[in-house]
Amino acid sequence: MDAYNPMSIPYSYKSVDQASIVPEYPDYTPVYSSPAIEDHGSQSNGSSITHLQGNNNGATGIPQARKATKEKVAFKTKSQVEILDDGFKWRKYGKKMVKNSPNPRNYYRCSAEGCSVKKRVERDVEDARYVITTYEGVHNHQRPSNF
DNA sequence: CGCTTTTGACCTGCGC
DNA sequence: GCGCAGGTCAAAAGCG
Repeated sequence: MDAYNPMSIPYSYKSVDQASIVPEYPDYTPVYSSPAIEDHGSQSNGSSITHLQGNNNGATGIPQARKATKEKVAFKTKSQVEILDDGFKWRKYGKKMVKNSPNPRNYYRCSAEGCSVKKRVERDVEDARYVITTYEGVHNHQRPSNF
């Protein structure tokens, strides 16, 4: 996963529609946090951010924020490869097939010790050319690769 | 040699 | 109480 640099990716990496959002930074702008989905009724197709599992556990309505200790951010990147390298070293620790999507969901974890940051990568159900990356937690160490 | 990846099974939560 | 879905860990194999 070091055969290429994010800058060398022929696809639109972080410079997607939400070029202002940078997932590899701890101070990024959380668009999707906890069950409390922040949805702007003003715009629906304007943002490329997609609400993951829009109706997975639906019913019962979203329960009250359950200890929003972790920062959860979802990004929709226009890329054909879900192995986007953001500068950190990720170790895949699981794959799962979600019912809402015909595509599997990959679970990555920061290989850095002490860094419990988790990354969830899933392909868009409607647009296979888009990849939804969800970052959970914040890195507490310097990234091995310069950016 | 070290580390990462891969598939399956297991566990937990809650939904009905 | 059981089932479903999602999430995580584990052991083994492959590759650099």
